[in-house]
Amino acid sequence: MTKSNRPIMILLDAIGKRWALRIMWELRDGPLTFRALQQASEMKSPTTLNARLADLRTLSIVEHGDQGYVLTKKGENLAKILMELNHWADREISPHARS
Amino acid sequence: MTKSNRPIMILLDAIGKRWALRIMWELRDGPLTFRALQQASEMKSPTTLNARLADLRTLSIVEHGDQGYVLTKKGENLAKILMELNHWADREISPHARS
DNA sequence: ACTCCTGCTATGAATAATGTAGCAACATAT
DNA sequence: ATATGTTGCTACATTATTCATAGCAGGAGT
Repeated sequence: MTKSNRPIMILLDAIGKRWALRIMWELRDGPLTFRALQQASEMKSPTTLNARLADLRTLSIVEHGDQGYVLTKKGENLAKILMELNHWADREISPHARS
Repeated sequence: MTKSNRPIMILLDAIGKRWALRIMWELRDGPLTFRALQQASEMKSPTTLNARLADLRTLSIVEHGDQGYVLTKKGENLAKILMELNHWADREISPHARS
């Protein structure tokens, strides 16, 4: 293992997994149930969704309440940075470029 | 496939791959050669490094010059957002939490 | 010609993600 | 009480991605 303990590395590990940022993106406007989140994110596999949610819950970015899954206060702050990524993408990415 | 054409989705696809953000992080202070980047990021597999670099080059975030790999102007703007992620992580993540 | 350093490619093994099926707990409706 | 729907998942086999190691071809310097 020997993973870094530096906060940024822990964060990069978490959000450098497929769907992690997408989940936060879909939760930006409020809570969604597990299934609603699955549909909003176009993620068909509940296995992976559940794994990513576990990651995000461990970092206290997302929590589960009676409305379903929601961003925590910390998560909302992180989502603000996501919005900056959105602005950057709108400015700098043409819809034809793909990775 | 049927992938989204929205800029933010293209960006999330790209940076939601392992090592993508780490590579940008390591390039934040200037150019690095392929091998230097490999060591800085602790990535042992050149196959994956090369795949991620191809992604980042496609989006014009990174380019290859005679100093090695560097962030482009666009890439530097994106790196600024990375710095905010760093601040967020320093504030909100305790070094014990792991995903 | 010999030795570096560069940016890779090739390859098989390990790990992660995918899509489908389905279950148990709970709420509501009949 | 029983049927119906919704919830948050787990199980599983398939497919895709990543991994670590080996090694190669091109260019520069000596």
